[in-house]
Amino acid sequence: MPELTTTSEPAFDHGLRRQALVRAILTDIFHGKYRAGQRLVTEALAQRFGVSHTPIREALIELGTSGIVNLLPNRGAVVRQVTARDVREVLQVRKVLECEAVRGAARRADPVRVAAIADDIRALAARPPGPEAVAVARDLDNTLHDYICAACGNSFLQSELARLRTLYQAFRDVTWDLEEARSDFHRLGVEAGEHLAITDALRARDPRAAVRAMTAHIRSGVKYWLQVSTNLAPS
Amino acid sequence: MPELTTTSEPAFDHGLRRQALVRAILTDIFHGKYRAGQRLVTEALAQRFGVSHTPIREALIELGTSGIVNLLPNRGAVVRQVTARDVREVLQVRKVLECEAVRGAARRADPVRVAAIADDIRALAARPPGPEAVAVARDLDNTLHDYICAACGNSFLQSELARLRTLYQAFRDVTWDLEEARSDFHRLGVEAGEHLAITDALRARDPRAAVRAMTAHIRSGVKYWLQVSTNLAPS
DNA sequence: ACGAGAGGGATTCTACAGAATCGGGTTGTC
DNA sequence: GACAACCCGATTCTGTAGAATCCCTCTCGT
Repeated sequence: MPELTTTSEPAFDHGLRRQALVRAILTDIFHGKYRAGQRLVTEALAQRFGVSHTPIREALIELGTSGIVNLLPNRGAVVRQVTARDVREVLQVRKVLECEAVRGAARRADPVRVAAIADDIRALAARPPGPEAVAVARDLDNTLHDYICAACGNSFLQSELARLRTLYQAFRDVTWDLEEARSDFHRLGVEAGEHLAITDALRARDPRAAVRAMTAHIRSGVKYWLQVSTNLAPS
Repeated sequence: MPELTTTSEPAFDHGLRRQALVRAILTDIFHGKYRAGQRLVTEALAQRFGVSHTPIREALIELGTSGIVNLLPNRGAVVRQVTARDVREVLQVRKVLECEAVRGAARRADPVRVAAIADDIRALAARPPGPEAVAVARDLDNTLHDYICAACGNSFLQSELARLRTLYQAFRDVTWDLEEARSDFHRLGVEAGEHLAITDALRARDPRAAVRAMTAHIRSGVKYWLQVSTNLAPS
């Protein structure tokens, strides 16, 4: 009898087994079940999930291509070490890509849509802080960045940012959960301000202001996340 | 008896078979052997390369995760439409990443190593043009970009650029092969000049000049590649 | 220290079974 | 007769299972 995962057991439908395994392994990694540097042995995973070694191997290849695990030839997969340095590095890459995206989006953005998002952000800021506000903020953050992504006019850039997002969103959710636990909601207001700076620039169709605002937003995020996440290995 | 690939048959070493297959299939796609929208049938590929369907399937998953082919559940892999627009998009992303890398490298580069590369570039420029010169130039291009990659101080950025490189190198090799066929080696001199501008900036540890030189280099590459490759679907 | 060898595990191959898709043909109804 | 629904079979993907082979690492004996 295979051990249950922390999440609900994924539906192992035919043709979707690999995808389900990717998600299951990913959540396990971010929940700390598999630690950095740990080897992911195909046979053990196969037993754990009650499947054969083939789809496990394929899921690991997919995770390897996305950079979540390291695939060493003839030595299998090991969970990537996620250090504070890694977070800085990923966010440095994300910064240049998001800036490029927002630069393109500033020339293409639909003012009506942007205004609607901005209204939502202002509505959020007027809300009493609390766990629900965090959830809404999370959604709004996704919405705004998704919209920029979609409006950047470069579908390859869009897909690259989507890939990075699986990484940084998992990280963000973890830190925001910590945040929630300590009932400190100051960050929400800061975020809202930064987001509004971006929407203002988009509505004004000012690429340079948009890049400036996005740079500030991500810089601020780096600083905050690194400060909150004391559970990460240093440097 | 498996048919020979257009390139030299890759070394299908144990543990590197998937990688070799990824490159081989990629090259074939860029050579037009597999056209956009065409289905890639695992069994056929297995026969063609003289391997079993297992590593083929894994290679297709890797290509799917990188976005070269579309993986439809239960319906296998189909070659993505690669248009001139796609090339522009990939190179736009590559541009911002390479610029970020060279900005970092300008603060870290080893003058001795850079000078050695610059000498090689000058030596190449003094050579008579010909197929061997193209091969050397290809190696030198790799060497310089690899060095910048390695010296950028961000290992995640380094791995991202490495991933992009499989894409654009396959594309570059194809266009250079076409070039070779028509015995037009003008591009080599232009490249050498652009490369020297980059090495000069690195030796002077001038990040802004380095970014300028890299931008010019990639812009020039985009223009050239798009002009040479008339076999790609437009826009 | 150093090399042979053992063992663990990755990688690949082979063979096969279940499932999804697609095309074509059949049947039933209007 | 026209047309839609249905069924069926071919093709191919997807996953299972076991075995063979290879690579890496670690240990043990010299």
